[in-house]
Amino acid sequence: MQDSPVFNYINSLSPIRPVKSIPNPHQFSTLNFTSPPSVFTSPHLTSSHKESRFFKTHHPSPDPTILVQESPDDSKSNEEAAAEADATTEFNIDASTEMEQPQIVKYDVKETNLDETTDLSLVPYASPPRKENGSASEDAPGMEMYDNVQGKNETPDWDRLIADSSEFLIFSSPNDSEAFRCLMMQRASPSQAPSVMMPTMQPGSINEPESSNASPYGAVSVLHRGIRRRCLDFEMPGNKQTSSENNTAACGSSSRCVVPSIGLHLNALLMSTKDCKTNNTTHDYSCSEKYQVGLQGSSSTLQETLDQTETETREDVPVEPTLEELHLSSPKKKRQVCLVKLEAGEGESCKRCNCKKSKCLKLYCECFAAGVYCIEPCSCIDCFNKPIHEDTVLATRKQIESRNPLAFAPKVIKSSDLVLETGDDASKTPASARHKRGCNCKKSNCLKKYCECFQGGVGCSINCRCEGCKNAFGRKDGSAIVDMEAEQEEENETSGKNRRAKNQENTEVYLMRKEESSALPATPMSVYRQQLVNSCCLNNNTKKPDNNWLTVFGGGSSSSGMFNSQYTRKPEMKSLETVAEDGAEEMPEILSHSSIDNVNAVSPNGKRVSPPHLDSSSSGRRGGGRKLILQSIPTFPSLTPQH
DNA sequence: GAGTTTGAAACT
DNA sequence: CAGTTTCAAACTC
Repeated sequence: MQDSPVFNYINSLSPIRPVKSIPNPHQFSTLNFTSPPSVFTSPHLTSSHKESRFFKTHHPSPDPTILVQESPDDSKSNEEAAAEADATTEFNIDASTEMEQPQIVKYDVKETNLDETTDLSLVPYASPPRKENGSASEDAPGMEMYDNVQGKNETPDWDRLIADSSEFLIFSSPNDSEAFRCLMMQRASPSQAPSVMMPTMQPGSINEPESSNASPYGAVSVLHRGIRRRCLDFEMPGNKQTSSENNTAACGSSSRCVVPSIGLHLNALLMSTKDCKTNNTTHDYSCSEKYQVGLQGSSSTLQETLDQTETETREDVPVEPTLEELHLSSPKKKRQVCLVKLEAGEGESCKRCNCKKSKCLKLYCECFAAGVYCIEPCSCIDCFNKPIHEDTVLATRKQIESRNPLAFAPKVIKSSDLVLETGDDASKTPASARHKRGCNCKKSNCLKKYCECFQGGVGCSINCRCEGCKNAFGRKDGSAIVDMEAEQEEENETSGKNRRAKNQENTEVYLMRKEESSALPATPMSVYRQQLVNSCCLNNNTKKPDNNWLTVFGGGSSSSGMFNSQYTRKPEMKSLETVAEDGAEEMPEILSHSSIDNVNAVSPNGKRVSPPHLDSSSSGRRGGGRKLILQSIPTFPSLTPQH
């Protein structure tokens, strides 16, 4: 069996093996960290490359550069464009391939515009800007992919992701062979090609013949087209950055460089997004917090994989206007929103720290904790959390992770699973999500943001050591006070003033959550993620029943803490297993974002949400985490609808 | 905006 | 592991 191609393929995906990761200077050295199994990561990046090569033969794409340049010029006849494409393209051109070209062109145009207008200085991301064709393709693929992905909803295909990434690559490095490969990959997904063509292609162009072929996919193509447009609108900023700098954050002023581990994928997402506001905000709120990016440094590989998945999931979000925009008017609100986002994981990009003594190299620093580099908006002093000090950052991060592998993991996790695992707790705690480690509040009554549970928009659980818990999202004792009225009544003791403020706060949180939840569309990817998470969790559980939060995750549903990506992981876990678990933990957050469950958890009404029950399917997932992972990874591509 | 409060993170 | 200190966000005025 080992000799069989299938086995070989699986091995190639295996996280255990050192995957040929594309060097991404921007990210913290995920690999360096005691990162959890690369199981998840390998499939994404590796597969993408592999596929790109694989498709290469299939899909020769015209020279992207040419297209880009020409794109602005609409006057050119289709024939001319086709002719150019042919000339440039050395490979055989499939009709499908060409079809995409038009879109690419559009992107390019927008990007150029954005670049002109956009302030690159804002892009903190230290990502070493590689403008060279070759280098760009290698470094940024992941990040760029994120950007594109965000705008898309329907089909989270790997091919698609690759294709998306290819587009970016093209922008940055038209000449790069890698970029071509990517383009080819795009072709791999039948649905995409047609969709792409539809928009730009015109009759008479070279593509025409293929367009006919595409007809079957007409509907799909249309959808994609719409998606793409969204990406352009919202993501363009990021793209532009990408073109200029591979890794620049997209969030504009708020954007940050992503640190590889936890926030890495978040950062990527952020980068991709034009404004943190737009996509990230919505996502964060709706998703888990603090979904975060959840991938932390420790579980670098996993995180990467997750990140990609996340990106796909997020594809849906981009279109909608984000909360940030709504809140932008007031700095204060903006800040809150950003924080929320941050916690959610993606929002992190929007975080701004104000560190004075920690040099932004400790978890005190929100940016550092979020796995992102500090950016302009930060008011930190003697900041070392910058790309320039990447080595220091990585070393510090590593050190922290060595002390606590979960230090960078999301702190909030969905409790639905918890219920399943720890039935008692679930019944006690109304909220669907819980803080992984629990809070330790003494004076705030878990009614202020001092409380991580409250901040994360989750109720307190038995894991909390808080005193006088009155968490509006769910008390430690299990009573849910979500209902504002109920809360008020209970807190009669508190001054009306305080109460009012509190209510306001809660209301904001609720609203935010609501928005998030509403904004989050369930995507196939999310489902897939959940499965992965579940599998991972299950594994973890089997391995370490001790970990409460792990157990919780075992439920399979992860909550994205809408506001926090605060899963705190138990420090004890240090072995590989632990790492794997970490990765699994993180996974949940990501999933939670996309998962519909979050909505329930978030329900502003404060009504108790019936704990989600594991489906038969979920139960079926249970099995060796590793095994599941390996199996699941290969399936990723399959998820993508190629029909 | 300065000062205070708070609780997590870090340290012992 | 518990106690203490440090730190920066959250909060108050």
